[in-house]
Amino acid sequence: MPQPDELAQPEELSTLSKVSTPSALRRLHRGELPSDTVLLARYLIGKLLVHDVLDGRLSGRIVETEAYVSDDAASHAYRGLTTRNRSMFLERGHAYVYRIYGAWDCVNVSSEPPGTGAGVLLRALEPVQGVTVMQARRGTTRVLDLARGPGRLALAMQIDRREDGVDLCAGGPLWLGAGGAAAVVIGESVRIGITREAERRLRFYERANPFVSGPPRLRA
DNA sequence: TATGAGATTGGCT
DNA sequence: GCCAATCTCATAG
Repeated sequence: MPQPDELAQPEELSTLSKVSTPSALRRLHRGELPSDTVLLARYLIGKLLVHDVLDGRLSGRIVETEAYVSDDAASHAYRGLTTRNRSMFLERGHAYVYRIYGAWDCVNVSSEPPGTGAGVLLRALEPVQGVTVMQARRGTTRVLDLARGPGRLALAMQIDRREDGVDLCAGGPLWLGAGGAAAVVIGESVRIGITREAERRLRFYERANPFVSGPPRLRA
């Protein structure tokens, strides 16, 4: 028997009151994005990821990111340009979507100047709009679990490798947004699920937000 | 050319 | 807690 807070809520009540009304939503332009990967990873916490699809608008508040900097052995771009990672070398604000473990797609935002391979992995969202569509795609009614984790996030947001290389700042259906003024308390930790460069504290998240992934000590 | 590991998740023990 | 699913790349032969 699901608990009340796990059940689907009406669209207008699904944001835990942390996000401003949709009317305040606006697109981020590239000039607002920090070029530096770590600064971008921090900057994106509290911003919105929006995907306008046939079923309507899907959006979520970004609550967890990881930085994959240049000269980082954990980064897909560490050994140079390949067909898979080429989007990491684009100008900041492009999507890098890759498949992991043969099963799940993960979404990154490219960073650094063109030609430098780096990016910010989006690890978790707090769903804002299109919750019922996300529930159908994810096969669960648990709003907390819809986009908690990078593979879940991509599935909920209807993002797959077709979006690889898309410019998130070009006025297209997949974009980055900002809502009203909401104070964000950012925590940092080591990154999740990697072995190389495991000691670097390049994961950022909104403190105490229940939509953040990872064990409790990495969410506090 | 073959094989193993990886920025994960869901289902089962 | 363990394990399979199954794609891309690095490394070995």
